[in-house]
Amino acid sequence: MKISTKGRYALRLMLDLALHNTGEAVSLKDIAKRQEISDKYLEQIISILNKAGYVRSIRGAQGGYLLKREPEEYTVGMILTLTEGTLAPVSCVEDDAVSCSKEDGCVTYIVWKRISEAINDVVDNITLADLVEWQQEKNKNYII
Amino acid sequence: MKISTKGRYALRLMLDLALHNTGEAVSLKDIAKRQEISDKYLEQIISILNKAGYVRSIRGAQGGYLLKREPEEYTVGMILTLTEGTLAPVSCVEDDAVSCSKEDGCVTYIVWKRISEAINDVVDNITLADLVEWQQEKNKNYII
DNA sequence: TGTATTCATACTAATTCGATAGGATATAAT
DNA sequence: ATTATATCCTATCGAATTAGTATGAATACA
Repeated sequence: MKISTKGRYALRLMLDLALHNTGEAVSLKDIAKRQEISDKYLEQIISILNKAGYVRSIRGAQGGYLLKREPEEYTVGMILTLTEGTLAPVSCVEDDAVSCSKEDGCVTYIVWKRISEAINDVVDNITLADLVEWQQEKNKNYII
Repeated sequence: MKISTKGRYALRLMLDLALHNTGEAVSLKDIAKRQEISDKYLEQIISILNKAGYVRSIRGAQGGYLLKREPEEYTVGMILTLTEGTLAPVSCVEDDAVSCSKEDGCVTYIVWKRISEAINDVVDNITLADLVEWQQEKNKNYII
């Protein structure tokens, strides 16, 4: 019942881009250094975000990545479901679930459904802008 | 981000025992048949529940298993954390988490913490007795 | 004694995870 | 034009996890 590094790194990556949202492209190497994540692995992850149109890439020297939209337009849920696949705790509560042979009689389904809804309620109501705000608040306290 | 068969089967197993909570031992073979789960695999799972004192076992012919306590004394959370380990979505929010090098600056922690709390809030507030009630309600409607 | 049952442990095929590796392609700076 | 700096693309790989099977011993009822 764990969120993989793919999803966790993707969130940190997007947060890093949001924190450096100046209009200038940010190179993956810089992000990898700041986040202490293998840049080669981050390449694969940002490629997913790129193909989904979550970031804009600029190739060549001085290139890098930028957020395509404003931080408040990305929920944590968008980023996690894109990189992790669904966050459903069991396959039968996924949106496109193949119907289970026991679905009529299965009350454990209710448990999974409630867990699923609880998770989505959290991740769909936190945006990158929230994370940026929390981060800046944290940094401020650290300086004092 | 999935709950494994171990946890899911454990919950169905405990629910099955709760539904047949007559004072007579229920054999694993019967449960396996009803739940359409390999009995050999169920053996391994119920062994965990047995060692934790969640069920009582009776060996030999006509033996089987019984719930040790009343259905309302088992939460879904107890059963899942016993069989799955923690339900924390990332290791840094586990109860006995080894401190992360970035913990001071890491705001994604807040996300994981909220997810974790949301999950626990669901599973700690559903008992086997609730599942039994829902199941009986479902069966009733099915007959009508 | 025979049969039904739990108990214990070892094994395994398949899949997923978390990367690493090597090069192709594009572009800014020199 | 050349070089350095980036992104882009695909293949590979070791380790761990998952979801069981398999085998047999121990126990107890009939």
